Amino acid sequence: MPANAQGTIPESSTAAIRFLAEHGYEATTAEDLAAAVGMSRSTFFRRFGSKDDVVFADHDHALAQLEEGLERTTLEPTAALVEGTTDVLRLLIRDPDAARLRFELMRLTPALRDRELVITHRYERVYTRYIREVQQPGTPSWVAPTLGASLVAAHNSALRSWLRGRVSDASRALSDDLRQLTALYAPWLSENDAPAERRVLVAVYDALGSPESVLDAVAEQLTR
Amino acid sequence: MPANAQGTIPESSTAAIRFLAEHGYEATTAEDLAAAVGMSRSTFFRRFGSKDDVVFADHDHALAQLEEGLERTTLEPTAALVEGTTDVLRLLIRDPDAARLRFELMRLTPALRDRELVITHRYERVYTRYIREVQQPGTPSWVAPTLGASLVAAHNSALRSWLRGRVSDASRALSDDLRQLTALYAPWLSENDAPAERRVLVAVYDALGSPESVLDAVAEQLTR
DNA sequence: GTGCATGATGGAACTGAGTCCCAAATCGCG
DNA sequence: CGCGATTTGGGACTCAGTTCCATCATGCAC
Repeated sequence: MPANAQGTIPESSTAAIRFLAEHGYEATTAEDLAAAVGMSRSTFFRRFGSKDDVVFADHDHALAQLEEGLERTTLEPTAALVEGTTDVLRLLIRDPDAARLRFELMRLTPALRDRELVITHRYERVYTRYIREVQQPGTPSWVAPTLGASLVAAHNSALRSWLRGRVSDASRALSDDLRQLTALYAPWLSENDAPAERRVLVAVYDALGSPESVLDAVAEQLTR
Repeated sequence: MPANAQGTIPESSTAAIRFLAEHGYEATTAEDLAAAVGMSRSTFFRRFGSKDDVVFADHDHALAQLEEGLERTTLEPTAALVEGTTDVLRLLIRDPDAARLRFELMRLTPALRDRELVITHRYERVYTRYIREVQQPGTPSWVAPTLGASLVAAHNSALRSWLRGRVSDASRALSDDLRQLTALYAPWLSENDAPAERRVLVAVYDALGSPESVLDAVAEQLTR
């Protein structure tokens, strides 16, 4: 919801990605790349640390935002996780052209795909830690790591769908998915499993009714 | 259940791990390591590909076993996943001393921890592909990747618990966890969840969602 | 303005991983 | 034993990443 973030990803980073996508990652030496973004080999390493890190520069922003968001949030745990994750996605595709370019670069470069796994694992750690903090007492120990991993996986899945053009509103699709996913874990994340704080809708209809008629009935129940 | 596997992990691999654990990963050059396992630098790279891959040599076995197990199994999908995953764990800790040694080495070596993420991601891919094959028609697209990631996470979590001495029977503990985890996904994995002549729709949503978002979700389910 | 401290830059030299290529050794087989 | 095929060892090479030092720009006191 904050969604502002003046987001000036050190624009040398996107320039670097563009150069790599055009000339090929393996074929580009660190010296070429440094020259392409207008600095010496020396300063390039000083600033970016390595040849691959330049590609994932804005993950640092997204990760920091997620961490802070989860720390400060006043939402219910499940809602906070949905919110935080879709915010990450929004940040990563805020500039669609840059996102597609990086995707194309990674599609062509196995070394970068591997590196991405390492980067995204940091999100998993953040999620898992947060879930451990907010989960109900007595929650089984497998819950936090599996949900943490699932959130990352759902995010990546939604991102790929969007990149392949299968959905137009990526963050909307993701938050739908995440709501379903986190619902699976609701018993361990929400204090009150009692019907008071959550509502359960059960609709039973025979196979002869049209989908429309069912929808009408459901709508009537929800909005009265 | 097969569980035999004469398991001669190229024993040069465990020798390499031992050497690395003793002398330190960074401090060991490829030449040292090659000499330690009794071959020239040249052949070392030919055989293992890289300095880190020697540490993860038996993951190849475990992965191949998992892939084959999932392909040939006659079990229900959930049972197959539980079984396959615990088999992987069993294989990896069959030699407890070697497992602990590798763990210690990785604890001390960030580069290897990163590398491990890449290796274990291959399991995730295998799981996800299998789940896509066996899932019920109409299963939402987020199910396979999240469950796949969860299986890996649960496995790793159980492995760590065992390494830290918190549980004695690791595979037993893991299969208990996995049964609970896969139970969450049962609706999409087992056929007999939907009565033939009538369909039952159950939507659970938290009080924070707007009526519209619920309606959307219901509509999506009905018209798929 | 001059002198001076500080921090960023460029450049050169170095280490070590991974690749390539060729020659020697080893193996399999008649 | 002989001979082709595969495997091994060794040396040369490329390039990422590190370290160290000289240079330069910046800012500040006087």
